[in-house]
Amino acid sequence: MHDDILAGLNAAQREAVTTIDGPVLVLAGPGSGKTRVLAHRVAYLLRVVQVHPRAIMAVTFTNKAAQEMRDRINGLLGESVPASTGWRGLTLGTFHSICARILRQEAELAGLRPDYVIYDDGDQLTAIKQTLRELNISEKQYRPEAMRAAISRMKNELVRPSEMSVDTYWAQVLTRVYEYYEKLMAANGAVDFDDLLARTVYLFREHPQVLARYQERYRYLLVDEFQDTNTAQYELMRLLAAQHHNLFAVGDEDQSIYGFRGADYRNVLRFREDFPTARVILLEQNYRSTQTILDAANAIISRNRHRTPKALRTNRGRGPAVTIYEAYDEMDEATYVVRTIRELMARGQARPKDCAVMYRTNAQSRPLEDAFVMWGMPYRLVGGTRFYQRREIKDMLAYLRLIHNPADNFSFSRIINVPRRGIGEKTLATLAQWSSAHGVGMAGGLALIAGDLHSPALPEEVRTRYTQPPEHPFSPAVRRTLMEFYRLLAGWLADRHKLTVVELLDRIADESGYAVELRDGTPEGEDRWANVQELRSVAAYYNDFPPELRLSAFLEEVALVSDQDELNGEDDRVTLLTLHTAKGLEFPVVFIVGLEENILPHVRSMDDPDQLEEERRLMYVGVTRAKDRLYLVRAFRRTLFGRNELNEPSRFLRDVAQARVTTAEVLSSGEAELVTASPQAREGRQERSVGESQRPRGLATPHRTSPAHGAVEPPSRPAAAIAGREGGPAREGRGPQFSPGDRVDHGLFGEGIVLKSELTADDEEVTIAFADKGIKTLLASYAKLRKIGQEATPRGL
DNA sequence: GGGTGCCTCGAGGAC
DNA sequence: CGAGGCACCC
Repeated sequence: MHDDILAGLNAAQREAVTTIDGPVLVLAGPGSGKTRVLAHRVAYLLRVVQVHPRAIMAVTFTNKAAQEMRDRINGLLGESVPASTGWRGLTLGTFHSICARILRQEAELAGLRPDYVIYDDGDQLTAIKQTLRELNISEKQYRPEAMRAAISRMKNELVRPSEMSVDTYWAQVLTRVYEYYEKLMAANGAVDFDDLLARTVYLFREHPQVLARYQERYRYLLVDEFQDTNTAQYELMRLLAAQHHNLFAVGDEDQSIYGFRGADYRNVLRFREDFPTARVILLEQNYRSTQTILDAANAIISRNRHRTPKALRTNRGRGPAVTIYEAYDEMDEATYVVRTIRELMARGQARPKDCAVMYRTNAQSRPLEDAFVMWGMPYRLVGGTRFYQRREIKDMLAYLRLIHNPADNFSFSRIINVPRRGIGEKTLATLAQWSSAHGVGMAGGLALIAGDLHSPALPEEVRTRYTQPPEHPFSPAVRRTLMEFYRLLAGWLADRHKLTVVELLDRIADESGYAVELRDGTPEGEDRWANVQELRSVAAYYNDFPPELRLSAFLEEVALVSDQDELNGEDDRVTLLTLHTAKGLEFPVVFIVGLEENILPHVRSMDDPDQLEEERRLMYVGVTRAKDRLYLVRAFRRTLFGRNELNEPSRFLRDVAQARVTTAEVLSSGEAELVTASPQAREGRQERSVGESQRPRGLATPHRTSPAHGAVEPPSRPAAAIAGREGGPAREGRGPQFSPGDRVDHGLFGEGIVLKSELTADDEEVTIAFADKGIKTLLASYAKLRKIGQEATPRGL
């Protein structure tokens, strides 16, 4: 049995699995089997050390990672491990879900109502906007999103409003907003994501006896992706481990990519300081990628200054070269990806599910999706337009949240007029004020008006306060409208523990008239209704839960789970996902697209060296997802915000292009190129006519040989582009200067044949096949092109 | 009270 | 190009 669990592990992995007592820090390079180590360690603890499952807490960063670990442990133990963080079994989940459970359990000591609701970023933003409005602070001057981010940062750093430094005016405003926001959230019985972590830390700090209880229970702590912990998360684990010191942390500084939400890879160093006796284990053997891919990865990451150099090894051999493709625009980029996948499929080298396309921002998925649809290539999009962000889903959830926690005025306000009930802004404002003056939420206010003095919408202490309904300021007509809604709500409240979540959803959709309104006969309406039905099927999962728990468990899950695509991961489809989402996954074939300055690295990282290092790590994460084949793609021009932008090739492309293969046999043979440029296949059969024999090097060559690559590349700096426009094509009449088949001479590229020419708003873009430089797209106003003749019929046209 | 249309400004990543 | 905010109109 023992052997089952340790079979197939290398020495370092085995050490990591079997070092049971005391702190352990595992520094694990990509593909070195860290998830495997975590799963095996849990199995080992249960099976060999005979630890009770209740004594183990394993923390991951994503639900996906938690699910994968659960599956693996199941596989190892050959029996099913209880789902999620039930208190009868193993605690395995994300920081947020584990904290949510602890807070639910200890609500009173944590200063929360047990039916608290969790607000996501959007809800949080709504609350901040209301705060600004009520504090008379201009949204123009103090952007709600900036405020939200700042408050989030404070919470992650465990700084409370009273502890804020107010040395600038901005900080003073922030402090006021933060303070008020906290009060508002409390009044609504709501917490945000960051609260889940911070409040758990405060609970433990302020109630040592509670902490002691958890320390006693969780004798074995495991944390994945330790480099991505923020201060609150680190503190949480430090506190829990303070008694028994059995903290097992796995991480890789080079894969720290969540700095934006307060993660600090230096927590890895802090771990060594706080637990000086920690055993440090290095996992450097890579089981995933070819040497070529590791060399490319190393070419990226080795340029970071703040890191510990690592020696990643693989015995997978050299493998295919990295392919770089320079697309014309995002459509061409997408087409290239699909065509390449088709070719791989035709050659039997990959199936759709082997392939992943990764990008920096979710917005980049659009043209990719278009191309996949157009070519009939099956794909699945991970993340992005989140299911739970859809209007109809948020509406239905707002109903449920209000029923769960009638003090939640945000949910109340969201649905009071969905569908339209003719309750206006003024009425709502009056109701909000009047209710709050009576110490109740808006739903509670309706209960008071209705004379329903024992309504569950009223807080306990209010229920005994009145013997008759208090005076209210509403006209009979308005009162009637309000009461119509209240009757619905009261009905649901009365049955909320009797009904399953599914039944509740059905009743809401039906009785509120929302179903009718949604299904207005348009395809879009049916679409939205289908989404509601999908929510219903998620809810069905909770039918068997204890009645008083199922609504809260359901709401908690939907607040903390985001990508629900994971369930059908077995389909044979290409995966489209962001580089962030890609962490922890692997694919035989990986495309990284949008390799342009301002995209990757992202424009908002450009002026900060630390953030640039993080962009580099992000690229590193992407590259190291690939097992066999890696394609790096950039577009010459790209539509951003509805405008055409020309971005220079990403610096990361250059880094890879300049790298060399390091395997011994290659070094001796002199065939050390890591990269091959893809034939520029945009014009179909044209590709063979162009330099097949020469192995066009595309980007690699100009970058390497020409320091002033602006001169050989199409003009790509904004300044140059503007100059080009202003100096403009002085041609009147706007006919193209060049047409397919023209033979042209370019000072640096030599002779070529025009494949295509397109007039743009103020210039002409000419696509030319050069004899030995491959296909380039140039701006006529800028490139020094000279027509030298015409070829009768250009091949392929 | 509610709907329409214009305008402005804006999308980094995620529990 | 898109969403959201706001002014204006019914």
